[in-house]
Amino acid sequence: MSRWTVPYHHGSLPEALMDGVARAVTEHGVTGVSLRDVARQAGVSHSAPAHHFGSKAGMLTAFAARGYDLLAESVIAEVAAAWANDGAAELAAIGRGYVAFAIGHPAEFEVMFSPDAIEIDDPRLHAASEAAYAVLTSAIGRCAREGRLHGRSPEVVAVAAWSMVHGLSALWLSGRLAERITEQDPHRLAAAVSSLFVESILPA
Amino acid sequence: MSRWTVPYHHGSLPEALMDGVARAVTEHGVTGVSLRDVARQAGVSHSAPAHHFGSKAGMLTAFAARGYDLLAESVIAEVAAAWANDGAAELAAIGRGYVAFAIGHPAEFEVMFSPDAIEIDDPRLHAASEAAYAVLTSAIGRCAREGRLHGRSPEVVAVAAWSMVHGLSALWLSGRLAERITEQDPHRLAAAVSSLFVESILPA
DNA sequence: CGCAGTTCTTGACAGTGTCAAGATTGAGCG
DNA sequence: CGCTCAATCTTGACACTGTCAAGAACTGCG
Repeated sequence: MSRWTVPYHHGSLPEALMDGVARAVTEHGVTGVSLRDVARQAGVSHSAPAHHFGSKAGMLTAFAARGYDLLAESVIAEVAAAWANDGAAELAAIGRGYVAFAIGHPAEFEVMFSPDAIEIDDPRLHAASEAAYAVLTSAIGRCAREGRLHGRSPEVVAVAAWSMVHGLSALWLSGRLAERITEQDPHRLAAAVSSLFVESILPA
Repeated sequence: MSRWTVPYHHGSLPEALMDGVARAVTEHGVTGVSLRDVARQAGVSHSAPAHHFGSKAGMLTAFAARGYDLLAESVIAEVAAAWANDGAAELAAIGRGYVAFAIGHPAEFEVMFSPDAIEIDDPRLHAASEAAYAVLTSAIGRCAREGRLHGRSPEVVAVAAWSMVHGLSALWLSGRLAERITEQDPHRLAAAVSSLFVESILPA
């Protein structure tokens, strides 16, 4: 079980490296991630990661892609738990799920939105983020069919909704938000902000 | 005028270094900024910056603090230009000014919200960001006095407003937004989103 | 058993941030 | 003017980084 028993063919190096990235980002931020440090933690040589991910940017890109999958999971779970019987409730659940992902996976969130640290044109990344956006447009479409848009542009409403939950996530993780407000539970804050949005902007 | 005429006592090294940081961030992102590269561009030795800013993080912190000043400028300019005769119009102007700053100074915006690249506890930074937040709470207070909150928590409304404009800025700069929508002018988009917010959430 | 092919190591390279020590300069003061 | 001194910048060294080329060790398949 010690690392000397598995000098070659680690068996699950990619997974171990992903865990190492999560730890490194949590401790030192994206800017402080070191390929060699991550490799050391996994018990392999300094250039073993290159074989699986090509480069440091490739490793972080894989980490971000995994993050998009987790984001979709979190959003879908929250929507399912809400038993949303209208578009507004569904959109609010999406918002809560988005923020819940950011709070639960801060390292992934940070890397996903650090464009210059990853390979932004990676097809897997693009597809995963496309899927996440589709969930949003689907909910907005449902609201439109329910007559909740009141003549407003679906595009503007979608951008507003996405911006709000993304901004809340980013500001919360930056720490600049918590120090200025009384509410210290990000999930309750996300629920309140999401409710405010759908109740005011998307009434029946 | 050439750098050989001023080998010592550059005269305005800090300013020249700030310009170099802006260029480096624009070209390579926060993660790709190199102290030595910035120093080279300014025509000084690789460790000259340390004398003024202490470290790389210190240099980026100074850059971020300058960014907060520019943010306040941008917001105040937009509010002044709007001749806002009520709190809702003032808040919408603040939103437009926030996004306009992010679009006009993407390098500053990126560094300001890269907590692990800067010295987050720097007092100058804290004061500057405090001032920017005060503008927001003041506008929300004005809305409250005008009876536009309709029983909603001022704190939640403030967080929602800040989150929305911050998220819009971050998403736009990340490039993930423009590729999915038809509106390609970020200023018009900011105006539309800000209007949607105040008209739906803060009616008279 | 032999032998690809995958997985990982080793060693080298240029480039990085930081630190200590020293060189150069301009301003203030006799 | 001449001296001193602090501020400014340079030089050189250190450990560390990401990438690359070459080779070693293991696995599975014939």
